[in-house]
Amino acid sequence: MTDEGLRERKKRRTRQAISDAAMALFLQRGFRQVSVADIAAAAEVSKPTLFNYFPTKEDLLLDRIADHREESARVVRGRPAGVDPLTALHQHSRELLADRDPITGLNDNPDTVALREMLYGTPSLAAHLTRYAARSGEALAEALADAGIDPLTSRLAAVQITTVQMTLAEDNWRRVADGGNPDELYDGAVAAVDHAYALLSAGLAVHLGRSEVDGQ
Amino acid sequence: MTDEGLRERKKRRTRQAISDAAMALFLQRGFRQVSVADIAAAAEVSKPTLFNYFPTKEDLLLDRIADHREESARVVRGRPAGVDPLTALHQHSRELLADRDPITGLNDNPDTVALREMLYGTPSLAAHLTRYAARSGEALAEALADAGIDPLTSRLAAVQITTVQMTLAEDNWRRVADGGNPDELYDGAVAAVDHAYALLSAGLAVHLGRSEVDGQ
DNA sequence: ACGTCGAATTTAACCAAGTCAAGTTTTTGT
DNA sequence: ACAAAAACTTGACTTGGTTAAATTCGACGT
Repeated sequence: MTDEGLRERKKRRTRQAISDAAMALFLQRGFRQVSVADIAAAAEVSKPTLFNYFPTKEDLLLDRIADHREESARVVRGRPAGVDPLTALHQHSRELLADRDPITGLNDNPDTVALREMLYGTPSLAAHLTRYAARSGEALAEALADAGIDPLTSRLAAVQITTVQMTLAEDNWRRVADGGNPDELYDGAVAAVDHAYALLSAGLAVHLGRSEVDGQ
Repeated sequence: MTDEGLRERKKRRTRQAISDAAMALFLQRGFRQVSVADIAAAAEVSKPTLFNYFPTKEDLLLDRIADHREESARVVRGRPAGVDPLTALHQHSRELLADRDPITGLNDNPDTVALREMLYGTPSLAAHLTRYAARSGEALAEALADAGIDPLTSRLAAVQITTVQMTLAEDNWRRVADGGNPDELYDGAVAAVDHAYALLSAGLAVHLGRSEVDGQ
């Protein structure tokens, strides 16, 4: 069946054990209050082994969210024929919202809220997160370039889209953290997404009152 | 004349001494290769004093670039009557390029190049830098909001503009780091800025081939 | 000029993240 | 069954960053 030997299986299991132990301790006591030594002990592993699997303490937590890293790129690559990238991304964002996907911030599961509280409340985690976002932007830029868009435009569009997505998510999370109910916030969140993609699509000129594009 | 006593003067001097010592050592041996203990010793100051002035090792280096933190916000606030924010920012970016301002990346001063090499080559520094950029974005968002633009649009526009500026700068720096001559790269850099602001202004729809804005 | 208050500094010890080298266990391929 | 390789552990070490207590030193009223 799976062509992985006992070796690979064990590796995956220890990795998982470390990640599980870390997440449990983080959710229970907070990021700063848990030392990697604690985690290693809880996972019954030595400290160097832990660092062999996760390069930094921050990655221990971010590993769980890393799945979404190249999601935008995947959406662009996998879009149906005839649909332009921006529309595909817009549609995808709407679907994530409808699913109350944790990444949208529109989710009040206690663990999810606690996790985001940690993310935004711990500078080192926020910093790591933005680096993840940067990589996600690069992947999106590549996907756009492969779709025939010139490299500079691809890169600029990618960073704009990525940061806008993060901004929207942070907005939603803040509202939920303030006690808002995701279902009641849903319509507003969809409106915000629509507005954001309209801005991306049609430009800032209308809203910032620019009269014309000058060349000097 | 100056109403600062000896006390304030001394504080500024020790702060400067620490910053100078740090910069000299960083340029000479690289970021990782210098310990904060080295810097403290070179500045003839104790380690806690050093951390009293600079919260982290990274800030020791980023302090020098921090002047630009709220520059975009200042440009928007200080723009002449009748000029819209985007045009003012565009114009300002062009002026920075013409001045070969280090922040544009279009500058081959050895120290400047070495500094940016460190910035982009050291993960922890890059992470700190993006957090600085985030704060810069917040300041810009506030300035836009004060200019009468609604809060959500302000925030979205601000993050778009900020990341686009960073992307352009990184682009320029990469070309210079590859041995390019700033004066020869200048025209291309201006074209890139114009293109970027045209994108911001008129939106991505044209370039990404979007046909229409859909609402479902 | 004197003395006191408070801020800045130092000392010394400490904690936690991350690294390294050397040796030990365990899986794999033959 | 055995040898090579990979993963793991142990223990010690470096470095960023913090804390508490003791000390120096400029500010200011008398």
